[in-house]
Order: sequence, then C-alpha cells, then structure tokens
Amino acid sequence: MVKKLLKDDHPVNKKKILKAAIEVFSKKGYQRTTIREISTKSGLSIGTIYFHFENKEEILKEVLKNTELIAMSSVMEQIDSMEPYDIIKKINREITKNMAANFETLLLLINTSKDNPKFNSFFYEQFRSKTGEIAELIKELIKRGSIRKVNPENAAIFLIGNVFTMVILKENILKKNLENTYYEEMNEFIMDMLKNGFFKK
Amino acid sequence: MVKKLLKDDHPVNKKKILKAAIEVFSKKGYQRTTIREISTKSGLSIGTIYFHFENKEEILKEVLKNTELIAMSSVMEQIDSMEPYDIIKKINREITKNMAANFETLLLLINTSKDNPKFNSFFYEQFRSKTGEIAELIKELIKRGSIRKVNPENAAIFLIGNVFTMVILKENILKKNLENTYYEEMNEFIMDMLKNGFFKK
DNA sequence: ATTATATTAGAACTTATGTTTTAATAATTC
DNA sequence: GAATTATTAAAACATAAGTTCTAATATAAT
Repeated sequence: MVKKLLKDDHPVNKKKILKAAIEVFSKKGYQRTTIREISTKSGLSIGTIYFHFENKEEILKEVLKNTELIAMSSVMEQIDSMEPYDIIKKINREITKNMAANFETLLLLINTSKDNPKFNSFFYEQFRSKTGEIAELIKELIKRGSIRKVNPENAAIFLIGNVFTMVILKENILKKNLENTYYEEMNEFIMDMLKNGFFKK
Repeated sequence: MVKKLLKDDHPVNKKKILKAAIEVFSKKGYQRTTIREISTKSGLSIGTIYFHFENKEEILKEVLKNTELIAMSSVMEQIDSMEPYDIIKKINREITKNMAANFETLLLLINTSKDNPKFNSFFYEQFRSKTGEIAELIKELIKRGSIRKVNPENAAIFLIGNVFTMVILKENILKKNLENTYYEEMNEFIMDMLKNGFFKK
C-alpha cells in the first residue's frame, strides 16, 4: 500500500502527517494542537503518527525545517538595476508578504522559543541570517553612495522590525479592525519616514 | 484571621493570590501556569484560590486590569517646555522601559488574544488608547510646525511599533546575545532615522 | 509460498491540570 | 456564647492529551 520511499525523502504517509501538522500548528499554535487533530486531519491513526515521529516536538522540528519566516529571494537578483529607494521598498514588500503568510509560525516560535532553547536557536539563526543578508545589501548601497553611513546591522533590524510590528498588529491585535490596505499604507508611511524623516528641517 | 476587607478593595489573601499569579503568569505565560503553582507561590491552598476566583481565566482578567502595557505618563507633563526631538526621544525611552518591564504580559496577551476575544479586546483598547494619546501629541507638534505633516495615527503606530520590535527581539529572540546597551543604541538609531532619514539627499 | 520486516490502527495507559467537594476552622451576628 | 456565615485546606474528581502497546495488515526478501 505504501509507496517505496525515495532516498532523502519522506514516505507518503509521513508527508501527509507533516502537511496536516503544518495546517493545524499554523491555525492553533503548537501548544493547542493535539496529536488527535493531526491524526484526524491527516486521515491516519495515532499509531502511525508515533511510528513516523518520536513525539510531538519532533513533528514541529520537521515542520520548522521547511519554514522560511523571512524571505526576499526575488529581490536580491534585481538590485543592480534598481534605485536604492525602490530596493528598500521592494524588500519591505517582500518581507511583509512572507511574514504575513507565515504569521502563525512566527507567533508559534515567539511562544516556544521563550522556554525552548532549540526553537530559540532556530529563530535566532533565521533572524541573524536574514538581517545579515540585508545588512550586506545596505553596506553595498552605502558604498555606492546612495544611502547615509548608518550601521548596517541596526538598519537591517530596523527594516525587518517595522514589518514584524505591522504583521503582528494586523494579524493578531487589531485584526478585522484594520483595512486590507493597511500593509500598503503603512509601508508607504515607512518609506516616507526613511526618505524625508520625521522632523522639519 | 482575615482582616476586614475595605470596600472596593481585595481581601488580603485575594491580593496574595493576585501577586503570586502576576509573578507566575509573567514568568511562564498563562497556558503553562498551573493553579498549583499559584497556590504554592501564594502559600494558599487550591481551595482558597477557587473561593476567591471563579476560574483560572478570572485570575488573569484581574491581573490584566492592573497592567498598563504602554505607559508614558511622565512625558506628557513636560512637553510644553521641550524640543520636539527630545519629546519623541523621551517617549521612546519611556515606552521602552515600560514595555520591557511588562514584556511577559505582552507576550501573554499576544498569545491569548489570538483566540480569546476578551483578551483581544483588552489588548486592542490599550493599544488604541496609547496610540491615540501619542497621535494627539503629534498633531500638536505638527500644529506647532516642528514636525512634518504626517498621518498622526500612523506615526504613533510607527513609534510604538519600533519599541515593540526592540523589546520582543531583545527579551525573546536574541536574549543574551545582545548587549545591555541594545535599547540605548537602537533608540539612538531610530532617532537618527527620524531626524536624518535613510537615504542621501 | 513462507518467513521476516515494515507499517498501520486504535484501544489502553499515564500523567497533568482545572475544578469540585467536603470537612474543618475562623469571623461575625444576634 | 450559640448560631450563622465566611474562609481555608486538601483530597477527590473529571477530563484532556501525550504516549505506549498489541494485534492486524501490508510489503519485501529468500
């Protein structure tokens, strides 16, 4: 019944379990997700789940392996032909889109990483890797002379941070009270801040 | 044994329970906190806890009543005599200090508010109230002519949001990997962004 | 074909935790 | 000071959820 597994790949039912787990984790978070729910959602029994995974935490780990919280791959390829303002704007847009899509996992990690060193490390690595990428980009733009000589790491954190806040606010706190255009509007605002500052000259 | 309770006040042991609850909730979050821990911490029995509170959620509600996540009272009194740059800087500092102090409750609310409309409302109200206050202040500064004509609500969200991110990053994700001077350094960076922008003119 | 191995199902087990119950003790009222 | 009410303690209850166990079934090997 079960198809032969490819090397370095998951057996069919393991995939089913992971797919179901992603859905339920994303919707309810790690703590509130039960094995029974994953079982129902995947159409497989509890026994099968525990055959493929040692325990609940291992399922989450496997899910996280395939999750990229902060992504902006498509930006990096085009930066040579773009204006700095547009690069930053595009980065903002890309990160926003991706974070909003992975918002539930983001929350999940914020929660679990507090007490669980492993998940904290995962979070830390991903965050550092992305701020690192953006910092490199900013260094490059500073070299080109188009951006003020700011601390690139802080700038990267600042940029990602703005998006982070937007997403948490929109998806978690203010929810339906915000318009669908919120991300666009807020990103416009941020770009305006970056371009013109806050105070009058 | 129990002292006469003052009107509109809590009996002594109810206070003890609340005090213990704040400690444990703050340290472990709502979900992971057990009644038995609150019992041990307060030195009172489970029965006593359930005498004073209907259930666990009611304890949290009572705790939240006394929590101000975003506070900046001391700023508002002095704004007439201050420069706009210093006002914003001071607001940043105040909010940072307070958010960092209430960080655990902040996380707690982020988690619970996702599924619980009541806690979401609580969060929403506090957030709106504070962004409202800051927005009013910004309106005033725009009137005075010291700040560019930006959208005051967005500006308020932007300011609070920057702090929010800093606190989550420092306290939850990057933890000990960050220096103690992180808040100061990052606030300096933010102020520099607000003053001089990101791009070269 | 027979045997061995891998996989699956789902009932059963275990433990943790919110809540209820009941009896004892303290405080208050008359 | 007796009776009533308020408060406390802690054991008992109920339930939910992670995990284990065992028998059945499918797949692979010889």
